[in-house]
Amino acid sequence: MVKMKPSRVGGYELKGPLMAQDRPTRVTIVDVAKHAGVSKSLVSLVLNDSPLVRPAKREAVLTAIEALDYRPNTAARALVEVRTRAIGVILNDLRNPWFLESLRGINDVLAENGLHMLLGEQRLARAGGQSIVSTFLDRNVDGLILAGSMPQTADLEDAARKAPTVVLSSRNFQLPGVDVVANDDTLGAEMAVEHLISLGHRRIAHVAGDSGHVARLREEGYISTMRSHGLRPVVTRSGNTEEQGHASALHLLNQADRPTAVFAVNDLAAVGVLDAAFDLGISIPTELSVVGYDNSYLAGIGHISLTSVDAAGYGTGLAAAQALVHRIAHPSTPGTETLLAPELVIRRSSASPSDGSETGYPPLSS
Amino acid sequence: MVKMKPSRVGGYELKGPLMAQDRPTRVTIVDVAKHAGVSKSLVSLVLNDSPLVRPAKREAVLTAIEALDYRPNTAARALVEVRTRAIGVILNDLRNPWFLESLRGINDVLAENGLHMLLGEQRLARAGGQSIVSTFLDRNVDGLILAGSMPQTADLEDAARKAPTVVLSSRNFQLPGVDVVANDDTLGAEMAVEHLISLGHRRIAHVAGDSGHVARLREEGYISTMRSHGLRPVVTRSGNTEEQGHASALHLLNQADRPTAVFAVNDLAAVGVLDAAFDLGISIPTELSVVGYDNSYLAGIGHISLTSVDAAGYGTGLAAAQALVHRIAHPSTPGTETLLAPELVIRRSSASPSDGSETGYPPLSS
DNA sequence: TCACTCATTTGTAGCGTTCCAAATCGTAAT
DNA sequence: ATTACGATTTGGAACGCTACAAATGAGTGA
Repeated sequence: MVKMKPSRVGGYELKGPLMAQDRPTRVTIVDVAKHAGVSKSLVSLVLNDSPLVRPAKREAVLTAIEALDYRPNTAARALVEVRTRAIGVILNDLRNPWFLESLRGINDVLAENGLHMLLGEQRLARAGGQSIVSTFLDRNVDGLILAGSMPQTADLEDAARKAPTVVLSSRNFQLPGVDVVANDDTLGAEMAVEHLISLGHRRIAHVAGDSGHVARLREEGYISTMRSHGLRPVVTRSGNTEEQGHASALHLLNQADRPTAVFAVNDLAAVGVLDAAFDLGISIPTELSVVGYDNSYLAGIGHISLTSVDAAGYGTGLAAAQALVHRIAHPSTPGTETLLAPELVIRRSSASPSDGSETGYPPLSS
Repeated sequence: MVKMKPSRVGGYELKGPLMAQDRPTRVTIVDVAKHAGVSKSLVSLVLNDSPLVRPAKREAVLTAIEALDYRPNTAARALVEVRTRAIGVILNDLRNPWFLESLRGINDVLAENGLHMLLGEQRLARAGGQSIVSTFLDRNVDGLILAGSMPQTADLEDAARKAPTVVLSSRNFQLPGVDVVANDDTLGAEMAVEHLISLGHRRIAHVAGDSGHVARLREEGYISTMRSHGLRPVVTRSGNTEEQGHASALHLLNQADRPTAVFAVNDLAAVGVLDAAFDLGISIPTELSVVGYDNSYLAGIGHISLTSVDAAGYGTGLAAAQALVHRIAHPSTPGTETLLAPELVIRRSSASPSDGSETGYPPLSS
């Protein structure tokens, strides 16, 4: 951990790893004004697209800007205006790449609105003194996007009060004036189960995750859908990894009255189920159908070809960023909750029980 | 595309989607000074850890800071100091998640040095007018990290001249005073081939990528290693996707004198090779060994268990960020090139030819 | 031609910090 | 006590830009 404070004052030694470099002196608004033969106020007006300036003058100023290759200084602007055109995006944990698609969505919307993205990680920040949120607030970010589940700490509550905030893919964060955008996990689970039921399955088991709000919602969706069809839910709780899915599935598939289909909490666990089926010589999808969740690129691999629920990551990112842009413009609107509908992507791992031919594909393994 | 210019001047209508919100007036350094009964200069000295201030006064100021919950205004600092403590990280394409590990490395180092990360995407920026690099320069970022291969445009050259710059995982970008940090693809390929040769393989083919510097380096590493062992290189050029790897492999494995091992340009292509082997009833690894590159999480899936070269993504990110921090402190050092050694991760997809038992694992498929 | 308007332009006052020269404070030596 | 001389403090000038009131310019009707 290195000192963060600025390192030079008066004439004493440098302390941090950073040191101002001597960039060439900047072209300022005054230089442009001089070059164009007008006042700096006029230049400012032109910069801000004011309709007040006469076309001739505007032209002169633009020419000068061009000639001098002038770029307005963001820091100076930020100082006098309230906003910085920077949005803080805080991810819960960079090690878990679920956020990738959402990040793309966020990035696209922010770029379109001339906003820059400051990226930070929640996990890290907690270790080193200052929380990342508060350093973002010090920077006067125009807004915050909190992505992924994170504990609702005082820091975050404070931040959400001070800056427009949107929460992405985490529904355990409840504060007034904060928008929540997420994938509808309950609906996704329902879609998966309905798909299996419509194929003719009746004994459908769920390999559940062990913790987290998301896992719980998917499980609830599974259970309620099963019940609404008069079917008995069978849940094996394991975890979100392949190994855990594998273990759960081994247990499940060794039972006398084994299920003809399995809905897994995510793709990784679903692949664990596929492995277990392979180990036991159970063929996919003729003897067992498997559906995952997330539609990760794993699911698309030909070798695996897993039917999976797409969590609409990109769309969620888009919606979250749009909600934030709207909230920045209208700060005092009440918080909303937006649930995006997931989409079922059907591949070769699911088919009617005891007949894999219906999908038009050959069975995946024998 | 929405107007990016500030939207209010004089009294006319708002135009952009953004509007200043009325935050409560900030606590400034003057408030602190007043509260502590000193001048604002003294407060500034305390903020900057000056050894000049007497302990008693320092204490008083710190108390006032605490009492008022004062946070220095970053914009004002940035205006008067040269630096902003923000680093621009530009990724070539967010859709291709190769950068994830590196991003973590970068983030860890930046956070440790009190620097913030501005994230941008090269691809997008080119579409909408202003290039992302130039908007980062307008923000006076203290440095730039260019991640992934991108065309060496005038924009980038200009940026690299104005701000300390480090290039990550792309070696086709050559400029004086720019550091390059990358994985040693040639060495990685060599390690893969050496591994196969040491297992006893002699007919080793390469499923190559179709474009990009990285693919070429891996191919070169493959060829030179084969030659140095007096073996004949066999290269099928396809692409970086699973489908393309699959097609290449089908062609390769249908030949009379088919290879006993394949080194693929990346994991995705390697999985395509596995699929092709499966299609042709060739068992892995007894009849064919396969080695990929990247050690993506795909490779670790039990179902796949692919021997793969780990590209040291996290380490590359760390090194790049460290190089940047160093370059910021010492702007005029000549550019360096750092190649990180990749690591071979051996799994079940590789074994001695015609004998899979040597790995201690049962054959993967029959 | 002379007010009188409305349309443009401009000067000046900040925004919150840092930085530096100048002022003030303490204290040891005379 | 005085003086001298470091040790501390402090006032005020930037930094580059926007905001606003005031100043100027250009028409227009009388």
